Amino acid sequence: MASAHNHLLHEGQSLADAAQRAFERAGEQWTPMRAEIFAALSAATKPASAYDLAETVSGSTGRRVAANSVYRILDVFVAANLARRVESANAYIVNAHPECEHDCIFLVCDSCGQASHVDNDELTGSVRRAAEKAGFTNLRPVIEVRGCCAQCSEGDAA
Amino acid sequence: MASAHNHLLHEGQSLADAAQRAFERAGEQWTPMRAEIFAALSAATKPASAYDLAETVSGSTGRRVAANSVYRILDVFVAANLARRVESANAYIVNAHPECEHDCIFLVCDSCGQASHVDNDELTGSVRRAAEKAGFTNLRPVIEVRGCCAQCSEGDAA
DNA sequence: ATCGCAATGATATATTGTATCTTCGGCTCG
DNA sequence: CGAGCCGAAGATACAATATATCATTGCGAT
Repeated sequence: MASAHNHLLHEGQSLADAAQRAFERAGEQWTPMRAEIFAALSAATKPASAYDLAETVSGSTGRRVAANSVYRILDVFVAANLARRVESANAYIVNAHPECEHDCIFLVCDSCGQASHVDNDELTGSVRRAAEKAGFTNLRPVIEVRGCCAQCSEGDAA
Repeated sequence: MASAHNHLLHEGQSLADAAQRAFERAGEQWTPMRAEIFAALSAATKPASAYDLAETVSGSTGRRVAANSVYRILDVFVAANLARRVESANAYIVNAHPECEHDCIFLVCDSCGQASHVDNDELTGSVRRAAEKAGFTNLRPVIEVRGCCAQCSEGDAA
């Protein structure tokens, strides 16, 4: 209901292609290392920490990739809207529609760790306005909800 | 506008008293150590990390207080609504009205680090409803806005 | 007394995040 | 072509944040 505009939701190669296009449009280089990290991030089933990604990419490339390299690249990804940081999980998640800017709402399951995201510009807009009214500028809203997802609730029902 | 109900906003000893009452009503013990940590947290001008508090309390008591003790106590404080964790800052902030439960919105300045909080139950209620609609339960909303506060914006105006 | 329990202490370690300096590879400019 | 520049990535060290485990203390109940 909330978000009525059409997103292009990408996955797999289509997502990587879209990401690369958006990334290069932002003036950044799509290097092999960056592609590897993006792939690892897209393949993750839940928010991944920089160290998770370092390990994954170390495995997939056979070469040791240090955490600081991953952090550097994640920073660029976040700046270019290819990825988001989930603050309450100290982890990162791929942005499945890198072509449009959004304030996202993340729902993060305390039990299984999976995160889903909700777009609701009306709601995030209200949060922005509240901050602006308080004199804040350069806003970066962090809107997340920790809780127990539907799947885990079922499973737990003893 | 938003929050029309009357808060009792406490500070100093009045806050400590209110906190102690709420804490004991929750079935917890108001020990000297907990009082020290609460005092340090109340005195802080910005969200304080567990390690900050450990150092402060070590200084004020003369005895070495380890981080894990602080974490334990902060966990109890958060559970009893005496304090909040600011996820995007990995830090804690005192709750100035421990007697009423709220989802808070924190505004955190990237420049000076200070945090203010906004109550807007309508807004936080919408976030809750969005999560519930997605099947989430046991909700714990994390609503924060990083940005540059009014004071810092002025100062920076070159 | 001593048992049980909650709070705290002590210690070790895991996880997350930065800083600094070096190396590599591609590019331009002369 | 070679010298110099520059962004990306590697290597290393370290800082900051968070948790795990076991020991100790103090206090109330039996």
